[in-house]
Amino acid sequence: MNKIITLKKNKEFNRLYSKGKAYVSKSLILYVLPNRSCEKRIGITTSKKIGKAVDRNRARRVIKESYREVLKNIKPGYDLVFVARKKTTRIKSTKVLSIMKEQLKEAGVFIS
RNA sequence: UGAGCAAACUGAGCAAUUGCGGACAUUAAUGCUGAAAGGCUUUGCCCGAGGAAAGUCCGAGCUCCAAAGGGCAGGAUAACGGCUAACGGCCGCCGGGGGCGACCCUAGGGAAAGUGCAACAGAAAUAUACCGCCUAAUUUUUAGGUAAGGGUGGAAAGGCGAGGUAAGAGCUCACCAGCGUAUAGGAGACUAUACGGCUCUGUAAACCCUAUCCGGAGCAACACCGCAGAGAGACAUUUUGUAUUUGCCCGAUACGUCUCGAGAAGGUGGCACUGAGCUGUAAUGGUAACAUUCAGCCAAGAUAGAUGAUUGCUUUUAACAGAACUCGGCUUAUAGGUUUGGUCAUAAA
RNA sequence: GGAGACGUAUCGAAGUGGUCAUAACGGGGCGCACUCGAAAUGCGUUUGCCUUCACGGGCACGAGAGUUCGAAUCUCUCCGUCUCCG
Repeated sequence: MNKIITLKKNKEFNRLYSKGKAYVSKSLILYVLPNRSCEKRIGITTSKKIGKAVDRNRARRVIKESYREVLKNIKPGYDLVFVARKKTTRIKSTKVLSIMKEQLKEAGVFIS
């Protein structure tokens, strides 16, 4: 059950932006909200502010890869949305992973 | 050796582990689900971004609107000859401009069909006498001639020299520029030579004229499937009206109309392909673009949208940058590197 | 993905080939009047950058080329912003 379930609809994203708790760092923003099912769902946002198509694709890939790493350690029953920032395109992927871990711990959905 | 020109190519590579998208394979390997078709998971094997994928500036295919209609309006192109499915593209060539040269740039039809515009300055802007010069009368000045000189302007009626003259003027002559005619060469634009009369402002990326071409909208087009609401009332019977056909006039097609109420979400095809297909130190024709033939190949196809991460090595630690219906161009962005062919300068032989 | 529209002072905008940026006109800012004080109203003024002690001069209409004697205006190529199409 390592399949990644993604959020797709605009409504779901807006629900997290308005009701979810936000954890902000210089290169990543995390929104967390518990959902009713026992699944872990993820959404990734890369807006046009970040850069052109190549930069946005890279940011999305790096976030997706880091998420795959920490997937086992996440409590089920939560919706997560990661928003990439301008810095995300420049820093290394390992750093994104460590930042993500910190944010997840802060949010209390990380189990070691 | 230095400087410079043109063309073509490349666009980090290799290995290991792991991860993602797709096609195919089943006799059935693995399990689950289902009445079945099939779906999901696993397995095997193969494929998986660019030279610009970008901008959307042109041209097409394809789909619908009447298998594409008429007129007006509107738009595009612009020396000449070719190539192409087509083009505003490409090739060759001519004219003009630049460079010592290799070579580069060039929206380059018509201003003698007509109309408009040319601010300010200047006497005068397509017609003219302000100053000056000359002649006559007179000696404040007036009349006539004159575009050689001054000044203004982007532009002042060919340029320059000689003759000529009262002063001047293509008035006459030589050379140059422009126009016309003839001859020769060329497929043609045009070039060369000879002769002739004669001297014409610029602007068409102002209207316009000439020639050629153009119907419109776009894959969010369009076709099909299923779900939900879903019904209720009133009016009318063929004239309107609405929508589409870029703008207007015809013509054509589709729709009964109005009120109340409710709702506007999803899937499949189109779509990935035997094609204006790709590759070739191939052959033939052609200066070339390109065409024909031959041989080989089938080569991403997502739908919130697939290429990442880690490690090792190489030389520099890699620029611009990510397909979305598909092609042919153009334009713009782009680190570094490779190859080929010319040019100039200097030195040596 | 496709189809369009627009870029001019601090803001909204007019100017569509010369004298034209006096950057019209409106809003904003500042000052004055009115008021006990304010608001509203009225009047005046301020409004880009570089250079100069100052007078003045140059560059500026998103950027860069071209046409023209002359471009905010006409043409081309880029850049940015906004709108529409299920």
